Amino acid sequence: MVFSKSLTAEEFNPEIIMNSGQVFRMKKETAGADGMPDTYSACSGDNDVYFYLNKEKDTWDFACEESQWDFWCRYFDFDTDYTSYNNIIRKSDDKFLKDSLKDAFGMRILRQDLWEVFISYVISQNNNIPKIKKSIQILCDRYSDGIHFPKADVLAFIPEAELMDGTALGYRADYIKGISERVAAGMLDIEAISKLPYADAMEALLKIKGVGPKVANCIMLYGFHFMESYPIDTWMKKIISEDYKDYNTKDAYLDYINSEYPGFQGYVQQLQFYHKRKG
DNA sequence: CGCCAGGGACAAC
DNA sequence: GTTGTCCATGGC
Repeated sequence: MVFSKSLTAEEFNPEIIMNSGQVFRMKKETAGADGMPDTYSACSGDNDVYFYLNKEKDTWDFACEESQWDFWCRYFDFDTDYTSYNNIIRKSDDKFLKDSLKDAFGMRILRQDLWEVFISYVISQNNNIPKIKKSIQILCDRYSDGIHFPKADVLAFIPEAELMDGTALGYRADYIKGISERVAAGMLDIEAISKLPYADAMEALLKIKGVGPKVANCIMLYGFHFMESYPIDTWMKKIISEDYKDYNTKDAYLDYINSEYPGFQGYVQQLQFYHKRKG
């Protein structure tokens, strides 16, 4: 079944979203040969979708099972009005952020599968994006069908030595095995944590071995969709020191972000991150 | 506190 | 081609 949705360039651009560092397995499937449009794919949990820009109708067309369409609307966060965030940014006098918005037109914060986000961001620590993608794909190939992310009760029973061999996971394999075991045994309920208030969810995440402040913030934003989360990695540190010199401390800078962009700090971060990485 | 862990990307030489 | 640096977290 194909579902059409009218979305402006400002409202949806998969090229921006898939290269923003928030999702590691959204793909461009075809290069648009023979006049065919570029087709993208995503999967989340047991759901799959293909989508492309329909130039005749000027819509984005999403091909998925009829029963999954509601799921995909939620995944792409179509209920959130990003244009209203953009209007606030456009009215601000933050040149770096306004440049970021122009560069990252069509950004959204996805509502991804909690389990996949959790493990993906444990993998992301002390790591770079190409290598993170590689490790995740190897896990999908080896311990699932190559498309869907392996379940906790599968990963829990893989010997650590095997989990390290040829996956480039390194010492993170131990964290992944530990977390998988606890989830599979029902001792760790990620879904329940995601429903806690912000401070409680953050506290619960930081207790988990392999999850520090940076990884916790990423899970809070990309997994739990706490839009007030503002993950700070090395790129963001670079931005703060190079592009926001007026703020002499990190806290002063964060006060500025929190007061000017309440409720969509994570979206602001995503725009800045994309812009800085693109250079 | 400082150091190490595993390993690929990336820049500099 | 080879070398050096980067990277989040936990354990010691």
